[in-house]
Amino acid sequence: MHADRQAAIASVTGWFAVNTRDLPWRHSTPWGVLVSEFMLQQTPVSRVLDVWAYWLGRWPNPAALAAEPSSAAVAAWGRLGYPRRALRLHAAATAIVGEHGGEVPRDHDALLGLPGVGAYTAAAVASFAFGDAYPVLDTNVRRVLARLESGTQFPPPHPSAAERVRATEWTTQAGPRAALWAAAVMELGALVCTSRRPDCGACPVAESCAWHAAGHPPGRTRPRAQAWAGTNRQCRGVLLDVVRRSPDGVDVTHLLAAWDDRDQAVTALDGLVADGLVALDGHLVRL
DNA sequence: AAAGCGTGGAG
DNA sequence: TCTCCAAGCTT
Repeated sequence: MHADRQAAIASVTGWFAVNTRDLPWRHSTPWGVLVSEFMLQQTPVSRVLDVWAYWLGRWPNPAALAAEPSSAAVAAWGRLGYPRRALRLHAAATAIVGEHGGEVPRDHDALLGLPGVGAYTAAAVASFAFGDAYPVLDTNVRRVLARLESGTQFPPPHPSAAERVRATEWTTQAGPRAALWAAAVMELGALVCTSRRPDCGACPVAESCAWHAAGHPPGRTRPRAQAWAGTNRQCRGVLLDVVRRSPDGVDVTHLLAAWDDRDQAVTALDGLVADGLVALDGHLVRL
């Protein structure tokens, strides 16, 4: 086992050395890495690139962002999705200024304490921004390890304790190259060991992959995704998009008319206000 | 701890 | 067209 993993680490990091995407946050600051990690939560790289560049140009450090109202962050978030991430990133910047002297903390627990930073993001920043050894367990890594060691097409629906233990073992066994291993195995999942069409012919560890050896048995079909049409989520998205495109605010009545079910629109608007994504200013709604 | 939370591109 | 899913977090 131990030797197998050592060999796999060497193979994957070797593959990574010649297959590294030139992503801008990879030659940025810890702040740039933190911003990228927030934006990349459930959002593809291709959609993040331009927004990230704009953010880093406008707010090159946490203090610059913290100096502006959170509405500026929501506006600049554009259509990345999950706009509460913009609020949390703004709150994180504020906390970094208030509690960490304006510098993104290197300490893993301090990172975990920031708004919007969970197990993955804390490990990713510690690893990618500072080179420290933490198990970076994102959807890519989970899929790679599930195939490589469990022989299953997909990992369980949610990260399990067993997965965390296993990821930590890999990190430990990577030793001084833990951060390199983290980036490499994640990149392998993103580029080769993909969810839909894995390219096993290009995989540096296909020969030792349990799922490959078993002949690519299909995994359990996953539960159907939540229906979208008519959901509160969709309604929130429609309403927020109207507000976002109304720099001077939009009349409440006019805003609610953007959704045919008025009761649902009222509920959704209440939620947006409660979340702090929009503000009620008399009869006007604005960011 | 299960559910809620956006968006757009690929297959 | 429609389903899947993309560097998760919070309550």
